[in-house]
Amino acid sequence: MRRPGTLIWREIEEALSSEIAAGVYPAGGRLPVETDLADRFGVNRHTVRQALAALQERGAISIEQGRGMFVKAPKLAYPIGRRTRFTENVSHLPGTAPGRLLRHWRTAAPAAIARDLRVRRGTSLVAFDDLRVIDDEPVSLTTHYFPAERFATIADLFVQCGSVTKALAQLGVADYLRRLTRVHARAATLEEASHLKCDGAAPVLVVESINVDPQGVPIEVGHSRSAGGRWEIVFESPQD
Amino acid sequence: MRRPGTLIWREIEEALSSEIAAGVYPAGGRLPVETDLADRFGVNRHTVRQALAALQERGAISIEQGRGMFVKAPKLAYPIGRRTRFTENVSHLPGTAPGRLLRHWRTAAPAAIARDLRVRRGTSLVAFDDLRVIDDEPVSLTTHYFPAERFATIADLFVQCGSVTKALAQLGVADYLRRLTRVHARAATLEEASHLKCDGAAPVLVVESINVDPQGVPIEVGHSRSAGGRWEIVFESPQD
DNA sequence: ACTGATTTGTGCGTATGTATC
DNA sequence: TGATACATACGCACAAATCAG
Repeated sequence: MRRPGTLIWREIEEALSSEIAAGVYPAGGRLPVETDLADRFGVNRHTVRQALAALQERGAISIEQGRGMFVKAPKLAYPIGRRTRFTENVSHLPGTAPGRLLRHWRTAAPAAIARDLRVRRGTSLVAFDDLRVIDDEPVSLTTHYFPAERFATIADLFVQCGSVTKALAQLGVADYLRRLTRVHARAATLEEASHLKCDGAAPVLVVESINVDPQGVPIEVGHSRSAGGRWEIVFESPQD
Repeated sequence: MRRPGTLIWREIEEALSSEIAAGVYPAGGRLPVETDLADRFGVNRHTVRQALAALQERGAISIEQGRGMFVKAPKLAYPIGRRTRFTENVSHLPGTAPGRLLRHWRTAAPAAIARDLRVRRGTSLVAFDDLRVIDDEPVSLTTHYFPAERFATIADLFVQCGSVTKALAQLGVADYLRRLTRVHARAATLEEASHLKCDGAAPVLVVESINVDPQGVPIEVGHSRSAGGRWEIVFESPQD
């Protein structure tokens, strides 16, 4: 290091990062090859490689042996609040397709789902898997659980509407609120990987949500898995 | 299958899951070996294996070849709200150690951090990495960024206090609020893997946060990485 | 350093039920 | 109705990892 506290590779990382942000290297485009970058910054190739590795770790670029380095599209922001709805969140994005039902089934409520829905264990539930696609890219795979007694036909309505919100409206739930959101990360299962078009051990973001009707009665529990690199969940605290 | 719609391995999964929840198999303890479970449920070993694989995917158990199957501790809930503080969130847990400073440095504000802190790019920042440990298990690795002008000595104070909240208090910030929380998932880097004691490609949960002082001025940006399986971020909407 | 016992991981073959066309 | 594909479940055998002696 020249001066203590300023690492050369960090400066290069920041220089490239802001050039990407500024559009010098547009999303999907190629970065100059390592040797050219090393020449430009007047450092050894190993030094730029450290900066490039940091950019890759941050998800800003992807590095492919033998092909080159490519600028990745910035993550899509998924804001979460009391009135979170998937369709409203992303419908302004171009290339949004309606939700596709992969399969649906009835099941006795497992303990964890029963607790979230505030029903007794074993209560009959309707469940279905819902794949969301934007620009032919799968972005999320969600399992929805509903109490079967109140929402017996929800899966059919979802097929017609392509939206949980609209399907619920047809069953008399004009409005609903997000009560709880849990987030964790784990490796994709094989089935998830095939639907989300990521490889087997890729990290997925798991978002569990509980939605309640205006009376506060839980109506839906959703388990949504999205490919780690494509989404970013944002929770903004209300400003004063 | 006996009855349509009821899969044997799913029933076994649910039976074991509720036994784990009920404490029949306590956290950290061993599950019976596969052959015993197969005998008990009167099915083939492959069938219990499918149930066990599902439990592993859900993070309920860990399976180790040659050793056995072990019940995992339930994920620690990390509630997020306006007044989120790491130390307060987890200090009630037994075995909590104060934050350990791994390294600290000064840096010119990268574009993304500058935007979050609402300072010009290149503004001088103080940054440090902070490792949190509970029961000798590393749970999170956080990089904190502060404007250097206002918080020049924050790293030293953190070393003394072991808590960002206390360090800020010594610099005149008696209170602060969480304005924004972003969450995404990616694979661990080698450095993260070594600190968090997980393997190289394991999924990590990345939580980026912006904290502001009571006047609404950003004072800190934190990038926190935690091993995917150990935490669960929970955002609860305020009830009516 | 070796052996054997225990336990999970993997592969093969077979049968049956479900879904689709 | 038949053909085909796929998922579920069973039985057997062996490989690989771990641990105790």
